[in-house]
Amino acid sequence: MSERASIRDVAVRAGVSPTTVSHVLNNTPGTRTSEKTRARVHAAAAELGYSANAVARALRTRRSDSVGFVGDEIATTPFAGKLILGAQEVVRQHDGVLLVTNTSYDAELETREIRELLSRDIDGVLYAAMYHRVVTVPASLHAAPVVVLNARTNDDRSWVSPDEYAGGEDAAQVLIDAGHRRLAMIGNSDPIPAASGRPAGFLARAAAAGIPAEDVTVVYVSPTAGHAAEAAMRLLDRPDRPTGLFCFNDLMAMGAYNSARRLGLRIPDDLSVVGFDDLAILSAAADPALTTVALPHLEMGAWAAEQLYVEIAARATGQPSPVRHAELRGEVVHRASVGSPPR
Amino acid sequence: MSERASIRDVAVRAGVSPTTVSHVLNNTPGTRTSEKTRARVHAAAAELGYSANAVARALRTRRSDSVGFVGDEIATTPFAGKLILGAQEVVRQHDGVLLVTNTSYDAELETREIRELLSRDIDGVLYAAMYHRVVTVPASLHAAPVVVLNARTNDDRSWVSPDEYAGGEDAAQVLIDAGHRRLAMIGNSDPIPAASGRPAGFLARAAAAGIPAEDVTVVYVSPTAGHAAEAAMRLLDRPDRPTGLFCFNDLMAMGAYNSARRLGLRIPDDLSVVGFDDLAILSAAADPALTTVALPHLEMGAWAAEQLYVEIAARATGQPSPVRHAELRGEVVHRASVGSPPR
DNA sequence: CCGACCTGCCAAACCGATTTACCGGGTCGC
DNA sequence: GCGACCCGGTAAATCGGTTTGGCAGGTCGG
Repeated sequence: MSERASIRDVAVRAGVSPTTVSHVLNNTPGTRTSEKTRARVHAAAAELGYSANAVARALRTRRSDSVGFVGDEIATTPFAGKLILGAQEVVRQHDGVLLVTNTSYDAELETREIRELLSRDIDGVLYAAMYHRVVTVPASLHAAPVVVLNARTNDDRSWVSPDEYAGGEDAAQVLIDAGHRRLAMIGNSDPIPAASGRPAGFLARAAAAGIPAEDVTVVYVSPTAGHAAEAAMRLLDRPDRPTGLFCFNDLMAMGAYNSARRLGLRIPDDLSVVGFDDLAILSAAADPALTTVALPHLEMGAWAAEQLYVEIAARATGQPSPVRHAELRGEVVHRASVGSPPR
Repeated sequence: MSERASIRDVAVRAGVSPTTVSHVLNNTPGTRTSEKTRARVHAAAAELGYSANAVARALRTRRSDSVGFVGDEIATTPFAGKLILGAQEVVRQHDGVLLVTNTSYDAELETREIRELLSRDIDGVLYAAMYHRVVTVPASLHAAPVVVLNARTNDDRSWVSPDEYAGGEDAAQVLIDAGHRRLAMIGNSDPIPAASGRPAGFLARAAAAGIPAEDVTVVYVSPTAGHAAEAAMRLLDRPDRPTGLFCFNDLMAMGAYNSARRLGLRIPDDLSVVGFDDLAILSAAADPALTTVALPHLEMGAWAAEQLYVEIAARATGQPSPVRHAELRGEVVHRASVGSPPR
């Protein structure tokens, strides 16, 4: 085989015009073709291994079946991969392809890359953040369908983010279910949605379970293992210490692990720990393996792609884009860091 | 602004033909245009914010300035992100774009996705593995320029992989430099290049430093934290234990950490540990932070993309593809797990 | 028997760029 | 003064599909 077969080759072989081949292969609504001819076209296409040239099609239809994935950071955590994977599954069902781009938080680079994407007639853009925050969609994207992924925005755009509040609730519930009545959380002092949502849910659920407010402590520190370790040290180094500890994320949980170790506290016998994020390589390697609230990256990626296709379809029929928002709940991954409180 | 400006719009505004606009904007060799006209064209293009429609260009030139990134797995480690990022930097310089695809080790899916990419007239493909192994390039890619990334192949294709042997050497050197004379390595029993290369380099460097063979032990286990922990337990639970331990990867190093802890051995005072991979979230969160040999993902991604463009250029001028191979050395990341041997 | 309408199919225009082939006018060499 | 050649530019073909607008020929109703 030498060159890819074109629609003309198929037409010749089936003894029909390219028009008819196009109609048959695309099932173009509003066109009629006899069963006999349809069969001949399909046979010819199969024999030649024909598949339409996506570039030519895109030029005519102004639809490229490709969507851009514009992320701020792609190389530091597996998060990007999960968002991409979740989105890709949906895009794939639409015979589409994902154009991935990384901006490294560089606005100028972002503008250039978006221009590059736009010049390729992409159908829409997934605008993704690697950690849940508030973003503004760049002006250069104003005309394109855009869904904001793993973030929220004040622009009039659809977005999907993790349900931080529910995550906090779930973390509390895990500890409560195990029997803990003295709880603490090491929170994050940064001004981001997760930093307020998680403790809010945590506190609410503890209160709902009848745990008195003075028995649940929340402290806020800068989100590093070191700061978490310090905070844990202060929290744990006293007789009336909490027996159930929720950490803002897995990394900080590792800090808490270290402090517990220094204090001679065994996990989960003396102290139960719940993390957040489910950084699998971290939490599975921890000793003991860390019970944690997973971030729903796959699901968010898929949701965003689905929504994007809805908006693309709406635009194709001239309707206004239906803007929607979703907060997706992550699952609790039970491992080995939660047990009954010491008696 | 409503619609994107086309080359015709620019032509009208500059008072010339589309042909001339094309010549000027692309600096087409072998064409002549007066300075005056060139200036007018450039001005018109700038005023209209013109940038060529990449789809139309691709159709005519059969060159899409896009390259496919076909990976087997994208969501479990940050490796994929680093490979993509490294490649992207180079692709970007060529005004290109990366079409990312994930095959999940599914051959049928892979075939479908490659077909999808090919129908988009991609210029070439980066065929990437997430861990260094031997791959065979799928037959459907036979006609396209392909560079194998983070893997090697017996096909007549270019590839780039980590230099495992050098990594083993470097790990040994770190321990030797710190003064260690009794060394051990916990290796990987899987039949993959890294599993033989790293210990080979490690042993060679130890021998070169004059350490007698009986003072350096290598054991091979299945590459999990648990198996590594068991192996470390056996290795370390004796008076003539090694003082410098090299682990096949960071995860296994965490297993060794756990065993050392159980045995009451402090790191790095009683035992020095060197890992491999530089899984940053893991090694930085470890206590103490892990000294490790990094895998050169960024560099490999960039190398592969560079090489791919060389092959694309060669093909464009009708020359045969220059097949090349590279093994790239990773850097040692010094953190806190290596110290002097106990006296 | 006539016109309306349906069926099955196709020719040609079109999408927006690049590339080929050519053209008028000036210059140069002899 | 004439042919060759260069300069600056353009018209039209082209890439491979989809879409528009129609065209034969048959059927049906009145």
